[in-house]
Amino acid sequence: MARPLRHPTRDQMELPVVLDCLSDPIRLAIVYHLAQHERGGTELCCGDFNELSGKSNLAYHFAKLRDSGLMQTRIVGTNRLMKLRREDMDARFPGLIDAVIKSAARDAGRLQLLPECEIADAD
Amino acid sequence: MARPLRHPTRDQMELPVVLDCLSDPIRLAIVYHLAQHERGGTELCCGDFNELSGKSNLAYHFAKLRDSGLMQTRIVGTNRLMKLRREDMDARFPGLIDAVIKSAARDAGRLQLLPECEIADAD
DNA sequence: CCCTTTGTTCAATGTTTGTTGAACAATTGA
DNA sequence: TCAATTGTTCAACAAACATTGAACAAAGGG
Repeated sequence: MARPLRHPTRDQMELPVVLDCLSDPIRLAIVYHLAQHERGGTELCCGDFNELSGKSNLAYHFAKLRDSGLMQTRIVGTNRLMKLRREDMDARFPGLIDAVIKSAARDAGRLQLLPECEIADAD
Repeated sequence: MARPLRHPTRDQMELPVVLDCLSDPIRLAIVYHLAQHERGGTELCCGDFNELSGKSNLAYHFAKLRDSGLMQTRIVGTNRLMKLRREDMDARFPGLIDAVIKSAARDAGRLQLLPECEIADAD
């Protein structure tokens, strides 16, 4: 479980790739919850998203999110701790993440951001 | 050439659908150019985008943009005049279009927004 | 009335995508 | 050392997507 885990640099991030990442409901839900935990610097691990889909499918989406530059993963023991790359995103695509997260929050009902919300207790 | 041309209402617009629309390079280029011509209320017709792809492929992308709510089309003679649904988008997803357009503008080079730019003379 | 212009629709194609389960890899704890 | 936990990788599959050319439809100009 110790692979390179390559993350793109800021200027390797591409707008269409990022938008495509955010356009998938599962990935949007992941990003949304990462965003809800970024104040405080909390990192989430893969298991925190198990309500969204199966493990292998989540791994697939995590990889896309990492490749796009939206999130960063670091390995701690058998866990992957993940967080939004907020500063890089804001530098590269100013206002984008904020607009997406806010719109997602307003639509939290119709976008089923979590079937059984057990993460959103951290507030 | 006189079909219903259904446009979604504001609350029929879905965030993932809009983001998916914007994630395609051709559609992003279309939206970008519509945005460049919105001040002044200029409308563009299909032919203005012929450099981007073939006609039937463009018709496909136009339909997706219409269905998502990003743009409005009205029929005038044999032409389709198109414009961004800026107010509706801003009401439904505040800040999103601005952030996307600004990022696209900054990346105008790497996103090939138009092979031969003949539209961008209108300024 | 015919021909041109403008743009859509349809069918066909190849590619990409999301999803699944099974197998695998690495770390932790007993 | 053995088993459990955590998560990835692989192969397989169906569904969705972008692209193309040919056929079609509507309006305008001679």
